Amino acid sequence: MYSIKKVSELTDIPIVTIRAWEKRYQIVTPLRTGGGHRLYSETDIETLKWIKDQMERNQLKISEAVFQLKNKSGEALADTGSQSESGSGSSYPDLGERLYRELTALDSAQAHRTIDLAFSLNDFEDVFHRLLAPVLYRIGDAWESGLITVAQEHFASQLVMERFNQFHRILPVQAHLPLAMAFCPEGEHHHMGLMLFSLFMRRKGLDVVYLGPNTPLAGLTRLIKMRRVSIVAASVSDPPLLAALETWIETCRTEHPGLAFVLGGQAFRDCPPSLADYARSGDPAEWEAWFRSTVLPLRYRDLGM
Amino acid sequence: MYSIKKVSELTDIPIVTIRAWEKRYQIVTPLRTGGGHRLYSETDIETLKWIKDQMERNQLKISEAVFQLKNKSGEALADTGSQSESGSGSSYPDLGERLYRELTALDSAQAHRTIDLAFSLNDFEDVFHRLLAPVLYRIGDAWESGLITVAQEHFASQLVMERFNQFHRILPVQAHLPLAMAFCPEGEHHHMGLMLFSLFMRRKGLDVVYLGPNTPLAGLTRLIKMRRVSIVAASVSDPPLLAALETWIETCRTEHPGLAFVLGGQAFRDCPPSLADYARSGDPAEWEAWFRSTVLPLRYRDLGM
DNA sequence: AAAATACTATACATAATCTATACAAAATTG
DNA sequence: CAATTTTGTATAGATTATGTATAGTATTTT
Repeated sequence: MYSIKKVSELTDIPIVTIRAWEKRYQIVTPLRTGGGHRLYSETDIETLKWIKDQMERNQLKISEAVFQLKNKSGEALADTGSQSESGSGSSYPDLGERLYRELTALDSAQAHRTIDLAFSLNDFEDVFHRLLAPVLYRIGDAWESGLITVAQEHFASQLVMERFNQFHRILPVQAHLPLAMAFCPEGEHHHMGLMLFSLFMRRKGLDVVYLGPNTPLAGLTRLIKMRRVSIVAASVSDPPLLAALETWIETCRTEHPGLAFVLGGQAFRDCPPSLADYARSGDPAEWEAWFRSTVLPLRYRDLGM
Repeated sequence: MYSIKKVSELTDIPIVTIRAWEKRYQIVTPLRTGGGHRLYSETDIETLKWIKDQMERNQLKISEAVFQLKNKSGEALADTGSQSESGSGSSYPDLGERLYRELTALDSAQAHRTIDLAFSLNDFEDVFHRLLAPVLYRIGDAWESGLITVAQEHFASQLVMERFNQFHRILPVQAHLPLAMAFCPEGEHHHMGLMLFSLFMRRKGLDVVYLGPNTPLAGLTRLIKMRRVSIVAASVSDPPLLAALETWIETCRTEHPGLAFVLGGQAFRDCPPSLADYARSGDPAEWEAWFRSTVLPLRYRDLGM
């Protein structure tokens, strides 16, 4: 980590200017010490150098260079930062507090910046487990207790979904691993757990067809056949929905003998015996065990006709 | 994005003249920064160059050149070479064909490249209207008729959404303009039209809270109050969903007398009389008219209190 | 606890724009 | 040909963009 003076020397940009750029364009958002002094990362320095280079090379004004920078945001995820606003830190609780405020205020630009910051500081899966999921749960609770409206809840989950999809797509697939499919059965709208688990599978290199919440069971078997799905992951919170899922799995099992199932969610606390083998808790350690014991043996997905 | 000075240098047209042409003939309508400075795109520059060329080459007066320009707006503006063999070119049909292939093949890298190409050749809003929207509609149809799977459809719309979000975030906001909110009511999942309209509003410098498809109406009024929304945009395809929206708007209107509504989508072909004033077609020209007649008078968002 | 660094906020200065209006030469019209 | 319209430029006065400076306080280092 570098002090602002070091950065100024390294980039040859006056200290005042660096601060002005941060304040005016949020080019970088360095971490802060407990006392509020800026701590720059290598990435921050790269960004500043890049900006300066663009300005000199192409005769760009700072605003134009910034536009270029933000325009290529898809490539580097860890770029943009957030405003200094309320000197809160960058621990998960602080970020969570901040993100909750921004999401309920429907401020997507700020929320994205906060999430960017979190991703730049931590492992992405960690951010989902310890920042995004908790915030969404909190928002869900706030909604149920009438503190916020559906629309706020909706807005927040859309925004987080966006990030989920991004990772889901970007993470590399290892073709020799089997194909998984993830869904919540019809009636179940709560898919945070499913998202986390899918992300886990994707990180492991599994290709995952994410069908999301409220998926009708009808026609799923066709999809399984068509795409040669080997693993079916489902999540259910609402116990009454279990019965339908149970019979569907029963059918499925006879139709596709090799198929592996993983089940999760609150509904499985009191799990019917026929599904007990498939149920897993929300503990990532248990997921690892599942991966080793169930997925790896399936390796080398059958690719021949 | 280019400043007016850059454009003047690149096109060799005096700054004053560029502004005069804009004012008098709306040859180009550059974006504006938050402070009102003009931001020109590549396409804008091409247009200006084309105009100038026409005037010199054919001894045309500016008004005639403009007439030519608007006349051929439907065709391929890309005069940059007539390699229009078919199949591998960069006309909208060709790009669309290519993008469709890439999206259904789940090839995100290639698809992004194709989209980048389109953006580099054309005005960004045009790309959404004439490339991305048509391709997504086609994919939607293919899905409904069983030609492709949910996963493919999902993948494609996600990828396009990503681009939409990017523009939505990057386009400058003009603080003196009112705040808009955009949604499709619960049950409506088809939000391409809403996206296009939101993009239009964003280009005009309006700040837009995008709630997206399937938004529950409950609690929306609270948000309108909280964020001081002045414009509510909604899109509906499915006629049965209109009734609920109609009553909601009724309530809303009494609660927030100053609120402006804009409605769009297939469902309004047969529009209930109470909403007829608010309904707009999908024609961008009509949007422009709406903007001038409805939004501009709302200018100077109330910031006090 | 000094000395060295940094922080925030405010203030300037200069360049680049903005809008609105004015004006003159060229083209068009009656 | 005189009157009008079209078109390119110019100017005034206000605003925005951007780099830099300073004051007063706080933090970190030695």
